[in-house]
Amino acid sequence: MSWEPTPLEQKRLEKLAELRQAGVEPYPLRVERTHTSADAIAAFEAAEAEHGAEAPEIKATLTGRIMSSRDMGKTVFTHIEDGYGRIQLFVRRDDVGEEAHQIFRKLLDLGDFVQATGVLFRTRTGEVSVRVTEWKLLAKAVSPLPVVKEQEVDGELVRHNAFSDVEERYRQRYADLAVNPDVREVFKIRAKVISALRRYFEDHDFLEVETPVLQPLYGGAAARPFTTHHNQLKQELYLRISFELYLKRLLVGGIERVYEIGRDFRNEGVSFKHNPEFTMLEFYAAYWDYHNVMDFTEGMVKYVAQHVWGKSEISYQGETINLGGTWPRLTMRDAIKQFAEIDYMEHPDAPSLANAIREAGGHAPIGASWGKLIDGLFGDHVEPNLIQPTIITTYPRDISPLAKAIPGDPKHVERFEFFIAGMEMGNAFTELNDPLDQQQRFEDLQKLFAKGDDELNPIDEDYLRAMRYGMPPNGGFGVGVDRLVMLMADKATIREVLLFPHLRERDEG
RNA sequence: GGCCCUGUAGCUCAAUGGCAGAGCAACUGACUCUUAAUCAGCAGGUUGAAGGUUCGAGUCCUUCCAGGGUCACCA
Repeated sequence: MSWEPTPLEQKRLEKLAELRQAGVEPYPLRVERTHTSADAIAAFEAAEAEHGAEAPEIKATLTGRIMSSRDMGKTVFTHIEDGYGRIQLFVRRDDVGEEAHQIFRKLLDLGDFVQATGVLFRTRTGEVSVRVTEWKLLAKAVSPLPVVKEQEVDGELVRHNAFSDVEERYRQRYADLAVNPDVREVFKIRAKVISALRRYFEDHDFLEVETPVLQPLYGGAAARPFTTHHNQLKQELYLRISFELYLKRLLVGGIERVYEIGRDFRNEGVSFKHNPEFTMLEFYAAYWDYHNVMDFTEGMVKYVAQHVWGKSEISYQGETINLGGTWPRLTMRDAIKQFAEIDYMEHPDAPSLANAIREAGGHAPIGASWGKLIDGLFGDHVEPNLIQPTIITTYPRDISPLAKAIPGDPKHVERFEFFIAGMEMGNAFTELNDPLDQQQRFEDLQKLFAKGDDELNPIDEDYLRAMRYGMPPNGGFGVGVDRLVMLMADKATIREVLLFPHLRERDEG
């Protein structure tokens, strides 16, 4: 689809031509910025504090995007915004000259990038501003950005005509970011979360690695993969659904503590907490069991909160969430007893458990395994109630093929997940390192899944071969980084913490 | 995939089946300390798309497209 200028864009194209005619280059190559808006204001206030009215003049050249303009005729007040805030330009005809003043008034628009030079001063209403003597256009905006006006009422910032259509905001994230500063804040928080995670792992002697995104076999999670094709090799490839099997190969290779932050891809439904591609963090540590992993994970989330907010109490969707202290730990069995009033150990096989669930008025999908039914019970009755951080331990074996069994308990494995704000945040276990047991689990799983179930992972023979060389006992963990960011940024949907969330292609024909 | 809601000017939103409107932005002008600047004037539309019912459809019906919610699905 080619671009058809709207009437507003047509008008700006005319201005563009007029600017060139007047000898103004609308897209120059060089910029002469001396101060950011924040630096300029700070410098002015510092000088004022030290010397009062006798303060020496500060001349500055600033750059930014025109966000508002109040044209008084011979004087124009304009706010420009740069990456550090806003500052007001005071453009007076007597200061810039007749011609430059007319061009500024008539040929510039909201959204244009400009450079302005002048002495800093305070206006009568007290705002630090630039008394502009020279200005230069840096980039003409041809399309009008949504206009957002702000007003301060009793100290509260009220925004008018905000650009708020969710779909348009995601499809044109650049415009969203340009006019909604709070959106930029979300992605600063995201960056802080990720840098805190990296520092935490580095401080604990973990090695960061990168493993293949394109894989000949997929595994490590129950999910449908995206498939692709290598032309020259004539080979089917999958986009990874987890990092697990590659990272644990590295333990065989003698790397004791390893982690990866990267993208996973799952060809499944899209929801407020699912995007087809999402950021995952997985780590594995030799000689740890899942108790060590629990302690470490708790520490990790607290560390992140400290780095982002400087405290362990955060606000999420109106709830106060306290990440401090030791998080409650309870078994899945006890949690389900408490919230669903079913003791699944009294129903030790799938048919009887399915009956018990249906009798209690619950939903039990046909053909679900015992473990899947338990997981379903948990998801329906327990998970939404886990607002404060909670660790749930001791998972059914048949939904945990990579976790080590609990001695003397054939039904359960050493696995935990932790929950905050009713969301699963992470999944961990004492990793299975017995190659023969692992092979058996894979084979059991093949039988358990219905034929043709596309969540069934192919058996990764190379992974079994690696394990046969000897894998140290280890504990491992995976956390959905986007969900952690949702929590830290107080956002209710994953799309608000992804710069370019997946959207259906729009038919524009 | 099922059900519910939404789609109107660049943005935010109105309009009992009866002339498609407002505010902001734009445009013309006034104003040399404004800050949602103010004031006067002027323009801006294939109402998501295609069909249908009707004398008449933004509004009712059908299909489709997109988004949101919810349920199902989701180790």
